[in-house]
Amino acid sequence: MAVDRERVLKEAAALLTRRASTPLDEIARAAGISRATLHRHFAGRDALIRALEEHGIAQFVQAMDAARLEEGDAAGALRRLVAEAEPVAAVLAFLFTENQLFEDGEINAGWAELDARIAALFRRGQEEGDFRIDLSAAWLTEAFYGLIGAGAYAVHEGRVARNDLTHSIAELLLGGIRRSMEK
Amino acid sequence: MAVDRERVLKEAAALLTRRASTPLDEIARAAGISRATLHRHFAGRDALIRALEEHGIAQFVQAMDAARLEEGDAAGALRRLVAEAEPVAAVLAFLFTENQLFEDGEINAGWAELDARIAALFRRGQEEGDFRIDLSAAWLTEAFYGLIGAGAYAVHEGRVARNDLTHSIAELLLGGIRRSMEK
Amino acid sequence: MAVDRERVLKEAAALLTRRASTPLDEIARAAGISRATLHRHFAGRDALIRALEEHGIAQFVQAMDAARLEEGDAAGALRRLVAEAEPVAAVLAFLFTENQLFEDGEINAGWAELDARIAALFRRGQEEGDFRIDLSAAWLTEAFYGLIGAGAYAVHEGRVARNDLTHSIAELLLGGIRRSMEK
Amino acid sequence: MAVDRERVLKEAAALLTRRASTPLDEIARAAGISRATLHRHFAGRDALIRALEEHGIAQFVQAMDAARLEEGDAAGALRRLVAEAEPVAAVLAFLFTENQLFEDGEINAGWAELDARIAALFRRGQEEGDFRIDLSAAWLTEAFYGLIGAGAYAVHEGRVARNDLTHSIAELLLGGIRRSMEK
DNA sequence: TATGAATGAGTCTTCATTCAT
DNA sequence: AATGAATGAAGACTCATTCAT
Repeated sequence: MAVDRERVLKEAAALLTRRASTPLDEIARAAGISRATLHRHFAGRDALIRALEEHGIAQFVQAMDAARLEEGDAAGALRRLVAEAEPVAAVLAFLFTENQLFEDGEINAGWAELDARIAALFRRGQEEGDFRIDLSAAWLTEAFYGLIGAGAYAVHEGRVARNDLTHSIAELLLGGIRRSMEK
Repeated sequence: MAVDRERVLKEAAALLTRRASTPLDEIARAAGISRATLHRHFAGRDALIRALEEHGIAQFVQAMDAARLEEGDAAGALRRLVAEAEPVAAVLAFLFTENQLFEDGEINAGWAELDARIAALFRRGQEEGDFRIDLSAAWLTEAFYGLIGAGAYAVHEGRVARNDLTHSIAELLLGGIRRSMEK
Repeated sequence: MAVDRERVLKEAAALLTRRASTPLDEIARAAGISRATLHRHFAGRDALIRALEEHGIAQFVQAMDAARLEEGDAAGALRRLVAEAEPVAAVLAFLFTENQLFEDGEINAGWAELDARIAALFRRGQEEGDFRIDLSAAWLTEAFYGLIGAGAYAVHEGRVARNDLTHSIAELLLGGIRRSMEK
Repeated sequence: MAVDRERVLKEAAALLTRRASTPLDEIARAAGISRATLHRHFAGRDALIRALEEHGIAQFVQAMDAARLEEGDAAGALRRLVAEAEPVAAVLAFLFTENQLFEDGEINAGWAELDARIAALFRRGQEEGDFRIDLSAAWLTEAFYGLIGAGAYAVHEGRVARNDLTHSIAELLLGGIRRSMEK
């Protein structure tokens, strides 16, 4: 019976999100396979985390594609991005905290591409006069990640309803806290 | 010569922020003491992290006190809070990722108090008509933490200048990305 | 090749009998396995000693069964018991000095059962008029253990020949030191 | 204030009897002094145990002197010896289990002298026709120690009344279990 | 002299990884 | 292909001992 690679990654993400040092042992058990088998499929701990990253990146790329970031106005694109990214939020949240570790060129290239696409969106908004220009695109990109992560955590802790998540993130990001006429 | 508890905590924060699994060994060395001495002062790894939490919480409480959250309008108070919290950002960022571990009542009570004070600020803003009410105070509190964390990371990675940090966080939180008339 | 649990226990008994604080390290080496493997089989030092106790108790129970304590007169039964117990003497001697440590109900129950069976033998002898009644069965039980331990030690130190041990213990216990008419 | 050497030895004996690996720390605390002070008085763990042995031996020598082993018949002398040794039983019990450790000539000489005096008593009994000769004096000496130890333990565990101890040991040793005409 | 503080050394324990079936 | 078993390596922890006051 073929090992379900997807399942392993999913369980790994779930456990590692809660505790970054979760032993492989536990992950294997959660995935219903033996430690040794886990090893056959992912050469080691690092390899597993890398695979997790690749997988997360791939999912996030899909989300971006689905959000058609280049279409319509930047605000709308951002809203779509948040909506599409939401299901991947938890994994991303974990990867953010972990990604300072590797030297792997390919993976870093993957992150860089994500960063670039998001930054491009913010820059487009700024160029089109929709987004303010005193906050750099680089910072907005980090902030985007930060809010995605905070959102995933807040849902996990039961402080925010999953259904509210997209609205909560997108509205905060777009409009901030302050009440204003136009909203 | 008495061991400088503060120094140990500072070094520990610095190292653990970078790598959550930094060996005690390394932390001790960084603090200029032996592993055994570290042990004398903090019974074990957990105890050290707890002490770090207590310390971080205490620092953050000080930041809040200094920010005089109850004075003036809520937006101004929030700006002051961000400004005061900035130096503690890195430690807080670490603790956020780590704090799902303990059961210690006192520490959790500490966090709860922080949460409550921040949430109270947001709620005040909402009641006074300054802040929008479609985003819950609980979510705003999480978002605040998320942005503090993202900011610390962005500075660490060199994507945002330390001097810009307060402005970056406060403005994003208050006004969001969108350009608007009033700002 | 499967680890020989028996062998580990045997080596552990041998080493711990000589020095109660023998490092696990050394025990593992003596058993021909690595420290880590020892750990796989016995969760820790305490677990190993417990296993040793269980094993010693089981061996002693076997010795008792083999001695058919209920058959014939009490004196004969006691002689058979001493003879059967002799090979286990060394382990028992170690356990006596160590067993004040645990709280494990099952193991203490094991000891209690041993005590009870030995005491029952003495009581039978008293009831049948063979044994004196001014020495309580409880004390005789302790004395039995004490002499077994002393015997194991005396053999170990070369003060008594192994072949004499059974006779030495049984005769002393039964008849005491004093020369008397009847013997 | 001078440290009470006697008190330290007494506490050490009490604790070490229960657990041979009791940390010096605990012993120091029990004796009401600091670890460092304990060290100043007994150069190290070994030194402490040696001191304990010397002390125990000295006490036992006193007991022997008081028992006037050479006077009267051997049985009476043995009874007196048991009676005098009883207060020292607990310490002796500990030392028996521990004394396989040292190479110290003086202390071993001390033990050897004790052994010799006890063995001499048994030999005298044999020569005078009071004690049986099929049990060697060497074995009887070990058996004596074994019963003293068992007795101390039995009292400690509450299985034998302290007041019965002398009688229990002496009678068993002299007359054994079996009922006989003459007693 | 007595002690709190600091530490080196030794032991225990866990984990990732390899191996044989 | 999957796994139970074995292990090396690394980290945590404890203890006896030394040092400075």
